[in-house]
Amino acid sequence: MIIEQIKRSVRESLQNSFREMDISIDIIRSPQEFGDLCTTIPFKVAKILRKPPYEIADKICENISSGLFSSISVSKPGYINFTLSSDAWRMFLSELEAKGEDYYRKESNGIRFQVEFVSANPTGPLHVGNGRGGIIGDVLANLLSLQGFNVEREYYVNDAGSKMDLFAQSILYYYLLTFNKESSFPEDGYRGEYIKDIASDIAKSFGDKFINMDRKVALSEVKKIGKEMMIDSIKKSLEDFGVHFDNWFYESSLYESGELEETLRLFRNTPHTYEKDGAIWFKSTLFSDDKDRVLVRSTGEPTYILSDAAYHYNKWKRGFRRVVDVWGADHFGHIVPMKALIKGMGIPDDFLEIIIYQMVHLYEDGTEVTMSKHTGTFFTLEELINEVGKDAARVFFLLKSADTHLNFDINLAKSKSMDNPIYYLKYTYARLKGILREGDLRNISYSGAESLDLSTIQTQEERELMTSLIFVEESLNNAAKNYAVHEVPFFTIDLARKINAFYQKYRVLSPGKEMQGRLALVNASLIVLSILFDIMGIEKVERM
RNA sequence: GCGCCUAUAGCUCAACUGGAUAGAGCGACGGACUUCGGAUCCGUUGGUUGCGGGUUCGAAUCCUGCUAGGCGCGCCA
Repeated sequence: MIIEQIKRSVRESLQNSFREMDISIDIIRSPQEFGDLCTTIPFKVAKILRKPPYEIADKICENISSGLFSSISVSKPGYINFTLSSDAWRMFLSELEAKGEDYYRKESNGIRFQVEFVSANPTGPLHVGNGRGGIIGDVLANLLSLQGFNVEREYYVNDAGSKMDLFAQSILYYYLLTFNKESSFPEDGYRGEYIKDIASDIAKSFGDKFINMDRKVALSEVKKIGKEMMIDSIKKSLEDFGVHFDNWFYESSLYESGELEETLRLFRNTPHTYEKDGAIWFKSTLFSDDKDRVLVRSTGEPTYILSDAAYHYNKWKRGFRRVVDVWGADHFGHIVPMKALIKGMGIPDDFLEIIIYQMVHLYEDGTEVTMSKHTGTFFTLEELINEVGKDAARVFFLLKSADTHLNFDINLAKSKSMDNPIYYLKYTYARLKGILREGDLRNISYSGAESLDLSTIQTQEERELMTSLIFVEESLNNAAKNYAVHEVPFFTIDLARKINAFYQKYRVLSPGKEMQGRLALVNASLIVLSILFDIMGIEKVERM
């Protein structure tokens, strides 16, 4: 790929000028008057050598010999500016045309990489907050996959803890109520409408069979049925949202397989556990936690700390060497304990990375609505998708960086007048397709980059478009490196803007020497847009 | 009290992780097609980057002291 080649060329000349300098090369876009691209490498070298950046830039430039650039210059404090040559353009276009949709896909690095996300308890339907986690994980997995990782997406189903018991008790309460039997409602139980729906569904399908049953047995049955229904609903929402998982991992399977005990033994064999007040503790303070954590309660019940340890140990055993967990900010407090567990098990530090996304706040009629499964007040992901459509919903979440708080206005979402650039993107793609359709009617076709006269591409709009297309490679690198999925729609919109500026000003299908060059730009834009749409998981339309 | 996130144009958000004159959309105002899709394009307007210090060639970004909001700090997950 072209940016990769540019970096290699800069690196070579850097090391020719300054032996032993091994720093990663940055390539950024230049302001218009300074060419197409530039690097700030001289500043980095200047810091190390304590010499003026301008001198260093000059020295590096002396050693750059590359057909990729038609001109190289040094400006002000020490930038090196590059103007791309027509050879560079041709290389880019040829490779893009040859590889098509696979252009940005790097060779496999053999590393198994797991992205775990959403992982909401199956005690209720997904809400809009889960949608945020869903989009972050989904797009991140797409980005990492292009970077050459062998990526798997996983949903961890927390179906073993006390929340599930509470869930079952809540359902049973409403179930009994449908038969006019009063029972005590569990403390902090779930009161959402969906609980009542499940209860009445069970009453319809199973009749009164749970009324006289032993309460323990009834609860376990009801839990199983309710869980299935909830997971079905979650799966459907995710499917409607275009989010796909390779694997659904059940917490309960850790109990059944004996891995929970295995993990406990693992800890007991280290000096990092002790017993106190009848409970088994993990000395996580040894690993920079501020308090120790309970692995097994005094009742003998394991805590989620132990099952999370077992779960991550399982990931390690399955052969993943890099794992990203995507969590909502309400789980922030669990990061330090989780990392302590990893260290405590002797797994390398860089195994686990945790991405936190900030809370989604719901507003309706100008006031904040608290989202809670316990009180049953929330706006579901399903509702959002139904109101605004899958693609608009995806882009809506995608546009905010994970660490900003997201204010979600229900009225705005329902009005469908959401300020959403999804239509701009789709329109851009469709109108380019329109050119090709029209070209077919007029028997005009693009002849390919090899035989192209690139000297006809001269105007500012065309040049900027070409550079934008070329720079997408580096934008994808940065987004993947930073785990910053929100960058994708931003630079895609930026690209679309360049396309539209070009489209508006020049006729592509007007016979003349410029025509093939412009067709090359249209063709390349379509390929790149298509790839970016796929990464974001939004549909391409030929007509709107 | 401690930890993390946030504070940038009237509003919603960016800023390639320390890079060039802080940018987009929406809003407001003014322009552009007899043509391949006007769901478009071009221009104007709009800023003490929450406040005060510091670090250096260079700070929205880093260090420090504040202010305001959010989240977390269980033998809950």
